[in-house]
Amino acid sequence: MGTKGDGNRRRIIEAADQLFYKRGYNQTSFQDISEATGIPRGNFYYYFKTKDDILGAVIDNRLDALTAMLKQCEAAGGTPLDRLLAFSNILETNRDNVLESGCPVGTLDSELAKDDPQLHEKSRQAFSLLRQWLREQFEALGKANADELAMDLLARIQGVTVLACAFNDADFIRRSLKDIQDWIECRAMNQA
Amino acid sequence: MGTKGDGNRRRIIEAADQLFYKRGYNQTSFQDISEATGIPRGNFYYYFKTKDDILGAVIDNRLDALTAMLKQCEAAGGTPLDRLLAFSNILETNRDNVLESGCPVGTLDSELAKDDPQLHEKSRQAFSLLRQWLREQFEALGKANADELAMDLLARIQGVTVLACAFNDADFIRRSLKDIQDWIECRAMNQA
DNA sequence: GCAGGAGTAATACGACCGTCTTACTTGGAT
DNA sequence: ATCCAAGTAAGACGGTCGTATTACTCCTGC
Repeated sequence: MGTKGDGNRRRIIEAADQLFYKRGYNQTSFQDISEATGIPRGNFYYYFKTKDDILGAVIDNRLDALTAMLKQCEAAGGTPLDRLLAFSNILETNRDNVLESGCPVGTLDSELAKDDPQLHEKSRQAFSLLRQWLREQFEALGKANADELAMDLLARIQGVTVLACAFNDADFIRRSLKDIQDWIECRAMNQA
Repeated sequence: MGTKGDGNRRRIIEAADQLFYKRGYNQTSFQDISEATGIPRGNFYYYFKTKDDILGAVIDNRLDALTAMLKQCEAAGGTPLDRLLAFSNILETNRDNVLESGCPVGTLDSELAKDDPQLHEKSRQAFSLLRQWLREQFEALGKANADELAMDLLARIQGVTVLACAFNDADFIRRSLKDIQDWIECRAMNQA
């Protein structure tokens, strides 16, 4: 196996990743990916059997990136509170992208929920990964309802991204992030 | 102008409305609408110049339906608190649809945010309508930051729909609705 | 009773979609 | 030097997309 081939495979995945985010999965054609990479359209079949296969590889790639991001959150602070605050900062660090295209996890999942159920399940993995990690943080805070708190936090972040993107409102992100972080700190204070 | 023609126009709009919700705008073809209505594909051009025109008519139709729904909320109770609680109940009354396809307003807006900016603007009207109405309710409660509260409430509802749809979790809707209604009542109690 | 606009049926059109195939070019093992 | 698998270039394929056109039926006003 040549290194050139693997390099192309990777370039396809990364270009598709960006395009799926910016335009959506269904609205991204092989031609789009071809133009972005310079790789002829017909060659994708050599690396992937179907378009769904590309999506699968993109999602796997995103799961790796999310895992790395979570590791970084763990390194950011010693306490679960620090980690949760670091996590919520993704709203600010990805602000410009969120305003333009929404949350990559949420918008892809919403799109695929209306397609084949199998694709929906695949895209849900990203949410599950975040949910599980957040749950562990809340458990480390001694919370009995850690999974519920994880869902609540994910939902609040999703809501902010949807509305901020709809109204292209950066101030709303900033204000909401503060509210969310207050909410996290409040949960970290109270016992049970 | 015959009444038959208007009847067909209406049938196209209503079938497209459903399909745009269940499958998404881009994933709904003229053929789909044709099969749902029995109206030949080629005839759509007689009623609408382009697919975007159908979308415009569908959104106008939804705005009318939302306006009627808000009027119903106003009739449901005399106080702004009653109205806000009635509004939030859409999460429960539309539960099954939300679990399957998400929020019709949110998912359409998220989809169109990745298409032509003009379409995005059109779809945002629904959010604007709800935002304005909620703002008026919070103003009636004497809130100085009524618009911010309106955005916060919309965002919370959106977040719940996205996560509930992703995990197909009806219990999460029920639990979150209670949280949201507690939040509304809390806002109604506090002054300023 | 017929002229003419409203509405219907059916299909042609070019473009693009995802998929698949073929022919060609490498570069390393033998 | 030769061979062969790995990878590349280019395009054919059938299907479907949104759009547009044509020919037809029907009803109404005169």
